[in-house]
Amino acid sequence: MRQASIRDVAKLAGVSTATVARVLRGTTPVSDALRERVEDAVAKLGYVPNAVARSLSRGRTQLLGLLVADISNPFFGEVARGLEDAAVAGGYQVLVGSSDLNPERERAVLAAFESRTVDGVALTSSTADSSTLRKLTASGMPMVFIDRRPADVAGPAVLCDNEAAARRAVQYLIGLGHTDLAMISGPRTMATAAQRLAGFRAACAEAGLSIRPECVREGYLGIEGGSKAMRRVLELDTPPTAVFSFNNLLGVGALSATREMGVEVPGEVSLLTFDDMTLFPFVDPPVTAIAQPAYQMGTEAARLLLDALANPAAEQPKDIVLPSDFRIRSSCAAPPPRP
Amino acid sequence: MRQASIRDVAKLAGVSTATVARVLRGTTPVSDALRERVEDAVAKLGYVPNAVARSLSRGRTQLLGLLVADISNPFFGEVARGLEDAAVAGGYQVLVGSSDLNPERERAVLAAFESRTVDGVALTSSTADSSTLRKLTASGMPMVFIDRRPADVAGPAVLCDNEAAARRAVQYLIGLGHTDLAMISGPRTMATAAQRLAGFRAACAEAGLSIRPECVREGYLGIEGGSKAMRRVLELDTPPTAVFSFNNLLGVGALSATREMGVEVPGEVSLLTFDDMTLFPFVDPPVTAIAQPAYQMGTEAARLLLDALANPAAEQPKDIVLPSDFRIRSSCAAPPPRP
DNA sequence: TTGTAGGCGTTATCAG
DNA sequence: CTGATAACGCCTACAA
Repeated sequence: MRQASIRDVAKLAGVSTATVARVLRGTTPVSDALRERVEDAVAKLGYVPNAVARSLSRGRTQLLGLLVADISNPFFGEVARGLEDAAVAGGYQVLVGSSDLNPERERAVLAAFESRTVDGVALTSSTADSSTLRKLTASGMPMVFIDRRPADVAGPAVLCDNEAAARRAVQYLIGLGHTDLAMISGPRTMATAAQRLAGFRAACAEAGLSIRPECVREGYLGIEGGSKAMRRVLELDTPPTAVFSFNNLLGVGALSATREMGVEVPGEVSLLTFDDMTLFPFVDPPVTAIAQPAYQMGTEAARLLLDALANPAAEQPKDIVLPSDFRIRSSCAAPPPRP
Repeated sequence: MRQASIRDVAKLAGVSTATVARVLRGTTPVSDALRERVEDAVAKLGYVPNAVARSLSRGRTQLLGLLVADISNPFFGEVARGLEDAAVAGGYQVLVGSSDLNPERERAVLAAFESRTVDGVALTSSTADSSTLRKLTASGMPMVFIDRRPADVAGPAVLCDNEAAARRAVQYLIGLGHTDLAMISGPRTMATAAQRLAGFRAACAEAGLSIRPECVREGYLGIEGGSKAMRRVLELDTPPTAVFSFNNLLGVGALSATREMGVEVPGEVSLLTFDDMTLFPFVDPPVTAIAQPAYQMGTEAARLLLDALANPAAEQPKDIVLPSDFRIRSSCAAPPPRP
């Protein structure tokens, strides 16, 4: 049997479809008698309003699109959860899409969002060329960036204090006595990579430390990339005594490289990474990390989107910069004495 | 300016909307002349078909709903990624909803899926009473269960060989010399908990080992729950020498309890858990775990759903049981000599 | 307070 | 091959 429609309910209750709609939405007043009849009919038929029809009619889908690099990365998982919680609280659902930072796949996801007329889009770590994005915003679709923002595209962003956090963390390393540091960075084109690298450089510079060019590696994102980059750094004739990693996956890769090479942490190298992970406290040694408030980044992004939707006239809100949390554990120590 | 509609394209190209639809879908042949005019018009207007209208008209949304306990749990993240990849490959998108195993929230998610008329639903670790689910399936919505299935509800499931895997793992523990084992299990109502517990019991029984009642704890799901349960077990007058944990979160909790209590692993207790995590190899000590093929569980679930959608007449497919992978690391060893 | 009816953007059926 | 046109299910002026 076909799903009951609003017409079936109206017929059974002996009222017009408009009345049914009214009692369902509770917008306009309806007499108690009719209300009751409608409610009975709804119950009897097990009527469920069709959100697709409603969306078409209202021009609103109550859907938020979330584009992430990879929903199986715990960082994005937390962001997604934050976004979802806030979205659901506001009567929205979320459509997720993973891109693997593959521009083609990313375009496909964005195209799907547009075609489905989601009401807003949250973009995380996008690689999209700004033209694609500008076309989307131009169509009036609210958009918010999480984690980083592409150059010259409008829309607020929810960011972490990348540079400052990196700088502080590296200062800590320097305070421990390190004078020869390395960074496993991300692709130069990523704003976050640039910012964290800038923080790294700034901390070194203000301490009068110079950085060997071969000690700044642009790793391909992913555990494998981190591992390779770390290997290369550790195989230098005189390897650095401390390594700062751009993100969680690269950090895990770096860690695994030390294991495979039998290099002791923090005995021979200190290791510090952006992004915390649930198990970092239990790793051998517990990993010192800069924790981003991922969940909160998600909720803030949703809030920005919902605000924009509730108040389309409002001018563009400012970016939101959230503080990170520096969690000192045991993977960093004083450098080993040089022979 | 409003988004261009199919009518705008038709007008500009001087054809009927039907023709536009035909060249867009490439279903029915269209003369080259018209095709070209339509394509030009589409390009000129930047026309993007409205998927909502299409869904309403066709009665198909090309949407799959995925209900998980928590999208920020890496296990579910992997499942989601697998489902997404397979879904996208088949022209579908995925709508996610987290329930925290809260029945009310779960009903809300399912209701939203129904209202949005997703084409199929994948359920992971659901707590839904079967009546809710049966109503859904009764409406003809394809449904597949991941990880476990509720009692008496139709629909295929993608499962792991829970009982056998648990049994084998516990046999390993017993082979190490343990005779006094404990299990931190999940809620008795979860089928997976029952199955893994059954495997645990079976392995003990066949080795002639008895299990102390106080050594089987039903932990509340979550790290905190695992930690509490582990504490209680370790505070026994004569604590067990090996503990088997129901899942990743409980395992992490158990591990953290040993840390806090200063209990050595595997020196004083051996620890073994269902579900692997990226960092388990790096934990101190590396955690021995039963790895479920989470990503594959997602792709298989999508395949089941897409098959059902492509072939509605087909009879109900059989469950898919995927093998788990037992990864022996260092958190298990021979029991300490009893004084 | 209630009903009528047109419209949302596509698809599909049915003539030509 | 092409064009009208009636759905799809709901919302919302507008009228009563």
